[in-house]
Amino acid sequence: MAEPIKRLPKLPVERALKVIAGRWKPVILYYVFCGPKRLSELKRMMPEITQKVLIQQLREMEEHGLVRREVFAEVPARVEYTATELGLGLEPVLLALCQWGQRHAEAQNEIADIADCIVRPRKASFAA
Amino acid sequence: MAEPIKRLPKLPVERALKVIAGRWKPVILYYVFCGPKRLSELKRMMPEITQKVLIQQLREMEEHGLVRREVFAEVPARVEYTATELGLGLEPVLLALCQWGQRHAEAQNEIADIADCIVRPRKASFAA
DNA sequence: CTGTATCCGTGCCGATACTG
DNA sequence: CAGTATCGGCACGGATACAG
Repeated sequence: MAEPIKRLPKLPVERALKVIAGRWKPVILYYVFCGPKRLSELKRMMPEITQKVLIQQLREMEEHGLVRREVFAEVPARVEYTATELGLGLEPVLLALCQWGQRHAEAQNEIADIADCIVRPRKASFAA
Repeated sequence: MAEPIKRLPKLPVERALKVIAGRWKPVILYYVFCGPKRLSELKRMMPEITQKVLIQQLREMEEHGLVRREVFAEVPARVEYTATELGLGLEPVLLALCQWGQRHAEAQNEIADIADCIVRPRKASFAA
């Protein structure tokens, strides 16, 4: 019991992939990059994800230093998830992935679909 | 039955991740980027990977248009795997992932480990 | 509102043996 | 040399119910 603290891969690329490749992580990061988000907000923004899984993914990203979890001792307990410096460093990387994904979608077959453009320039750093 | 031809995700980032995130894909790409490689070569270069899995990964990457498989009708049958244009477009992306992985390794805990530097500049485009 | 506990399908990967 | 067939483990994610 009590997580043996899963070791990350030694090779940098694999390490990076391991850390971002969760089913919902890119999307979560997309929102969190725009500013601190509460759990309930994230839930509303991604209606398809289960709460359990959402928290799971957040926990992992926290453990990997991508996001920071802050609890505010208020009346209705409030919790905010914020991107760390390390996490923000993923913006260009995710952007690159996104762009290549576009190229791939076009080259491969169907239309570009939802231009999701994961990362918007670091402006308006608080809630959308 | 008969592969429903697994749909790739609609969102570009997820699509890209899905395509690269195989257990051995980054490493395989690393070698293939340096020039066409035979199956036996790849096996020798990555002693840890199973032949079945190696072929599996190659098949998927072929299906996704990252590598091209060429059979040469020679006496001892020869097969070469080469990176496609689309595949080569991943070099900068993998490089970005690699670099961020380094930062992460340092920031997180242990030393930089094996500086794996997945992608080397497009030179010496044939066998190492 | 935020979070935990349980159960379970499925996908990915590995080991091993066999074939043209 | 290049490839297929089989079997099985295990992590991941999803559904659902419950708790502080």
